[in-house]
Amino acid sequence: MEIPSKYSAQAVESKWYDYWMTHNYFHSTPDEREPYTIVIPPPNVTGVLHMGHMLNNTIQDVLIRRARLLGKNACWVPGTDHASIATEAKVVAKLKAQGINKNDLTREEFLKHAWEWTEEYGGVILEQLKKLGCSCDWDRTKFTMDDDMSEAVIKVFVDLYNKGLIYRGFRMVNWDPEAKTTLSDEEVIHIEKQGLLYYLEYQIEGSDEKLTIATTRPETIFGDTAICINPTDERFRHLKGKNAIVPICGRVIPIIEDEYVDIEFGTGCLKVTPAHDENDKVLGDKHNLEVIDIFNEDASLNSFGMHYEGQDRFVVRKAITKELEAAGLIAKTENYINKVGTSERTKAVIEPRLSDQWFLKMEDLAKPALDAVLTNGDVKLFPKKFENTYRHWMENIRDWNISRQLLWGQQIPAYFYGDGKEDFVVAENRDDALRLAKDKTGNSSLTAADLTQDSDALDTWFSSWLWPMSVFDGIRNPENEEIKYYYPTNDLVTGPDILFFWVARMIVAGYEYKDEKPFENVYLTGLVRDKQRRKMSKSLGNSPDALKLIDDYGADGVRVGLLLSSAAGNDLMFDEDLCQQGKQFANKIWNAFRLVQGWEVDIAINQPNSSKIAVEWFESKFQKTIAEIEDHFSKYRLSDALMATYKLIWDDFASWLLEIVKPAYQQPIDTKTLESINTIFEDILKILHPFMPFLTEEIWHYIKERSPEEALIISRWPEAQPINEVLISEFDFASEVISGVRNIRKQKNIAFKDAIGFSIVNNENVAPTFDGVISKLGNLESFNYVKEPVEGALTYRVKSNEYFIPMEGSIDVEAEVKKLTEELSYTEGFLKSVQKKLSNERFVAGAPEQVVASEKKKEADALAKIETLKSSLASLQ
RNA sequence: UGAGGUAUAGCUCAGUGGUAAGAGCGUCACGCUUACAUCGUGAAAGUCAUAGGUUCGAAUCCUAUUACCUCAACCA
Repeated sequence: MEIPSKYSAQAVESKWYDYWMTHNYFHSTPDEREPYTIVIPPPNVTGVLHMGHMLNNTIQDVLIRRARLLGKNACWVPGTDHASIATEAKVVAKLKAQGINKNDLTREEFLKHAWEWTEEYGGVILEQLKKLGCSCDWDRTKFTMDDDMSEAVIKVFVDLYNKGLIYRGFRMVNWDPEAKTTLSDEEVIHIEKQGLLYYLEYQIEGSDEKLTIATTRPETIFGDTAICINPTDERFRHLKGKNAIVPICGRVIPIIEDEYVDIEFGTGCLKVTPAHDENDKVLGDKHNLEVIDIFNEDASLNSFGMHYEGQDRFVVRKAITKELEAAGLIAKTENYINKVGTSERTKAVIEPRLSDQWFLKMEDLAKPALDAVLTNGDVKLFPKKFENTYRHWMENIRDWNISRQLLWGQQIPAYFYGDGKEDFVVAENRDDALRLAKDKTGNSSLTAADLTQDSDALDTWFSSWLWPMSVFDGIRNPENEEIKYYYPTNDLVTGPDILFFWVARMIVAGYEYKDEKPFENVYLTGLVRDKQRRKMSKSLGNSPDALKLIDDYGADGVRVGLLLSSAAGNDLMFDEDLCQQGKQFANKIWNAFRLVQGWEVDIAINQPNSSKIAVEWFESKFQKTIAEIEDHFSKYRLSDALMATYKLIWDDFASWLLEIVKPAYQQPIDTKTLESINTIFEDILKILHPFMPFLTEEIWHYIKERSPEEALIISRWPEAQPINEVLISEFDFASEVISGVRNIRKQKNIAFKDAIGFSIVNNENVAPTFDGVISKLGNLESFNYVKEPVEGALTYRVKSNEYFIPMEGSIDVEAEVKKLTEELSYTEGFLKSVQKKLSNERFVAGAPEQVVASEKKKEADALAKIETLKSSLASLQ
């Protein structure tokens, strides 16, 4: 069979993905096996794959594939999120490009466009996940706006409303004037901006006195309804009970007192604008102030803005500054840096705004979710450090504003039958609503046409918080077989940036609706950054094209590259070179396979002892390593698990084992060794499969013809066997001996093909187990045990054993003496420090026995080595 | 401002009070030895941020300082 010398990922990867799909290996149905379930963090339906997706989906796939190999019923549920504001913004932009204004469309028309868009672009990202090798159960693909998913959302809304947890409130919310919707606190990003602090002068009513007030927002003076001073502030005591006059509009407003005002800041007095500032709203409520909203919904000024009506807030800020300046009402301006809230999606500066919104009471709901993570450990966060952040957020949780002034999303199931604030009912459908409305009003002549559904949609997260339940239809049919089997799920893999948006809320919903956690472990990946530690973002253009990476390095290579750089929970500095390393690793394994594949068997040959012992050694080493890998997985240290696998394959398998058993050029190999090597190779493919699924499946089928039932993806993880530790430590010693030979060859430029003589003074009484191996890898022509140092030879030592390689011609005695002297002085220094410890009575008395014993052993070893070195020196001189 | 985190080789990071501190990558030297130059062999490279303290013993625990990161609140 002709096998190409370079591994080519492209052809291989699509072939095996198709094969897996054809044979339905990803599909899961409940059975008697233990389930292992992951629900995907649903990406935005119209999104494209970026590095963050690549990372966390690679991790999920590793976990799922490993669970499958461990014999569990592995189920990975994929899907997408409707991402209300992001998607709506895209649709609006697209319509705008076609000359269509969203406001000219009816709800139905707009939604039609949105669905068209979703159908056109939706799912692109899922196709990209397939390229990465993700073994999701595609038959279960869900979308947060699927009919059944929406039904669950509405059912939950109605239920929470009936429990008195959802209420309608006139509240200060974060208003995005561009998207014309509210945002949750979490969707607001505070950005430091250079602004100005303006010192405005307010006339005191009935006096010539002027009061100077500092503000960053002079355009909001139209909404001023009071001036506030601190009651303890001597400077303003005389103003108590007086009124001030707002510049330009001339409105008379009271001067009030409140401890809230910071005497030190600005001028020590504050203008109060209850409609446009959260803190001012609090003050306003406390002092019964008038509330004047001066903005339209696009943050242009309304009629309260007088001659600025219709102009944008930032335009007005400049203009009004000029007007005030001209009137001599600005005392001064100062540079001032403050953090301005901006919309995560549209980047628009957020305007605090009072409006009627729907809220979910969080305090009581949060309790079980808080306990689950912090008290009883039902849900474990990896890494643990996020627990503190979680606690802080959950303990200070605020009511959740769940309404959005958007069309794309589940429409709030509240039906108004009148104009009053309380003239509504909440129901799952219009018929129920009508019944309720009739009951509530006592008006039996109401008709469906009299009901108007609230036009707002629900926050996207109000559907995704149900995700682990609703994908199994657990809300609508709480007793169905699937939810009972798959819930709670096992692992959730996501970024720490949505710990509160999503993770915490899923835990809340889980306890409220299933009285149980939604998942056992939460693995929080780091953010993907570039080499300069900058976040990857479109605007910086520092995010590599995910699909191009896969083209260049193969999905296996990219997976390895991502995982190698991702210690759990730390941000990862993504470096394309790591994908290169992944690709090289694939090539290495490929060539190891080519080597083994090319061996001819001769049944007449007996297995050489060196091969026999090397195979035994590797089997133990393999067992030891998979135990380590197991441990890494249990701590979600995937990069360590991968690195252990990497070293096992590259160093132990390829560099040691294969080199030891490799027959001479064009010579055949014995049957026994080849069989062992093939078995070992298969075991290696199994443990590597979760990381590099394509390459491993390819080689698996090259090794021998296999039926679909024998595919690697559904094979079984190697079983644990006893570990021979003695063999492992003997090998470690032997490898040092081999290194010594190589070193001397290197120093003296002796080519490997020239066999050399070799003698050993075995002070350590090392067993001869690996002598054959040393001979082979050192290309030794002889292997002599001697009692006395060999003259005319180069030497090196391992512990107190001394090795001699006879040289033709003269030995550089001076260099040998120098080398020995250096080694001697190092060892003596080491001995001294050990003896210092041992002569310390408090150490011997206080340290555990084991530690003292190990120090004594060190002392004995050092003494023996010094003995050897001294006798060598003596023989040279 | 508050809370949390981090500081170990050129880079990215392990290191669980007890080895004169480890890995991968990179660097340097030598080598195309017939699976692989996407390779092999070897080497160099650290004041464990700084200053104190606890301990027989500290990279590890404590305190302070400095620098950086994340999250929250931001003050007109």
